[in-house]
Amino acid sequence: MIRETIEQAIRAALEELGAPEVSFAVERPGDMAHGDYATNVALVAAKKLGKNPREVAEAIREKLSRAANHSSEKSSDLLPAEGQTFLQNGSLRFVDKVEIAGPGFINFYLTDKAVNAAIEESITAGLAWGSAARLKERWLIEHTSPNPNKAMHIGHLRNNITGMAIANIAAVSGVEVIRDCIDNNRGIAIAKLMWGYLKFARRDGATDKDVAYWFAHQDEWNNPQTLGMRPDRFVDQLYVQGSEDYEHHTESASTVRAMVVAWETGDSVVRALWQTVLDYSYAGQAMTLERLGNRWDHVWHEHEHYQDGKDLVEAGLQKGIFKKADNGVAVTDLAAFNLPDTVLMKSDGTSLYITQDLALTRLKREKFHPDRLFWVIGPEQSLALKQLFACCEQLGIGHFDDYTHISYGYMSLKGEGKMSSRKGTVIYIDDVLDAVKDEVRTILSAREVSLRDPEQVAEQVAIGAVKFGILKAGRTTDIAFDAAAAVDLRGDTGPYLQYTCVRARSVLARAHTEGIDPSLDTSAVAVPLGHVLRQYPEVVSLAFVELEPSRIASYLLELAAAFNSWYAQVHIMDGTSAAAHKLALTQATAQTIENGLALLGIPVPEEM
RNA sequence: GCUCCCGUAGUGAAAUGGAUAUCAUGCCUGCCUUCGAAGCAGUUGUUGGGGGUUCGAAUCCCUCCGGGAGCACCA
Repeated sequence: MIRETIEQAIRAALEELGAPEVSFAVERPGDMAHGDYATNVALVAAKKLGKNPREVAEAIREKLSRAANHSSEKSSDLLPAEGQTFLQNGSLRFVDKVEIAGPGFINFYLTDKAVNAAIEESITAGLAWGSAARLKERWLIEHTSPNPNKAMHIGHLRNNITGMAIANIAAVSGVEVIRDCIDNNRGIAIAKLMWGYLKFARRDGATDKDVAYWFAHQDEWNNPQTLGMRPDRFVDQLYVQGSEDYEHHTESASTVRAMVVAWETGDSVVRALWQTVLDYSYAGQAMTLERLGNRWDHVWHEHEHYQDGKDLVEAGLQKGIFKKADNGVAVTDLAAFNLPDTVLMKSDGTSLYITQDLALTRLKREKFHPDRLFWVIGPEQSLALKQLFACCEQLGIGHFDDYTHISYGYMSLKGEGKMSSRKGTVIYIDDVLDAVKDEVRTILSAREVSLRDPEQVAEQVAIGAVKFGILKAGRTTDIAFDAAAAVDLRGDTGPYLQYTCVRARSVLARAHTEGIDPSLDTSAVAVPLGHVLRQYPEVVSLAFVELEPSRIASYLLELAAAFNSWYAQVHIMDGTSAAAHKLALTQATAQTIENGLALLGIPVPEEM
């Protein structure tokens, strides 16, 4: 709001100076000493106007103050009235001073009143402040989509928390968000899992039983309870065993392929086995997803639509959009999109991922009529997704630009490189959470404070540490995950933010018992903390435009640092009339941290 | 071979083409008889190499070196 007003005024000044088409930026300077806003307009316009940048800056400042003298006296002294400039008596109405600095930057310093008033909005706005640029759009955001043949590891974690955070940020920015995922619950991978279970989960260790025998003697097979395992780890292990057996024994491989066919024809015994292993998998995933606070509005199950894509490919072939290669496969023709071609359907007429995704994308549009669709998926799928988007456009299923791949960086292991289940270097989400939780328990037990529910606090702090550790990095930055560093709860961490929030609340609680209420004084001198506090809505807006949760993470660290630094210097309840205002700043800090962490999917414990 | 991504203090990261390249951690040093020390304050140390564009480059272009991913019947 303030920034837009400054932009408009500069635009008007540029027109007067005869350089209306110059593009410039009004942004937050990296250093607070350079004011609340800074613009490079003079640097950009200098060449066009044939003057040096500082002369141009001076001329723009001159125009701004000239406009001020013509403005109305009766409007608010904080913000300009509709259609009016924002200057008054030579200074911006909500700007204290305008300085020209460095090579020709124009720096704007807000008045104390403007800063304090902006904080007040931040306090009352809460989670949804009602974005001025409210998008009347519906977005479908597909994220996480865990494969039911594996336990979720930290790669899935990055997908989940990134997708959830972006969905939260979009929702609070006025978009109607639908979160969905795809359950790839059929095909050769699931058959390998079924085979692993059939062959390697027998209680007596025998490995020669077939599916019919299993159906009649199900109690002879192990289950997660009898082994004392989590169901997802039970499944994960059997899938690895089944896959290895598939690769090393040709007769096992043909049995597995036969199971795929039997499943497709609806063989009731195979379907029963299928349901049994999937149920273990879902139960295990649910345990992890619940800890993470995951939520979907809709889950697509592959077995419900996987056949439909073939019709789309056939239709495309008939229209000449796709072509048939000599070897019988259906192939794309993506020269118009400047993309390499890919196979759409195998020569035996069976489907591939892209075949099903064509059908699913059509299904998504038919069911939800979204304006835009997003896929939160790793970078290795980048080309495949572009090909999908292009094929959809060719088939008349929306437009290429309706579709966005939200990519993210790889999770590697520090010193080990890529995770590998074969090398045993996969790090499971729950193992990380449990390790961090143990560390939190150790810290808690060493402290004096007695907690009502230490177990819940440990869980919330562990979640905060792990999620924040990933979200503070840029979305596309590769992360070398360091399990040892993950349990460090000091410094730029989630627990640091949680602690800051809890401590601020503790002061507020004490004030409440002493009968002192927070009350913002707009005439109070704005401290650096206040200048940081008021930026929250702008930061969320930036995070939304860039689909970049780390913007919020970085901001919260800056805010917490500003608060803690301030807190160490001042005595809040000092018995003077200033106490209420300082409490208001404390309350605004606690509220803003809580709101920001909520967007990142991180809870704040009541105490810690 | 072709395409895409990445290379920033010892380590992990930040920086919309902008001002003195930030922050954390690590090492070292102070601060709890005022509201929570998971805190605060101080100290140390950085853009892979070479060209180019620009008033200005970690950022854009070229090239070399190093790492990762993808490239038609895998999921």
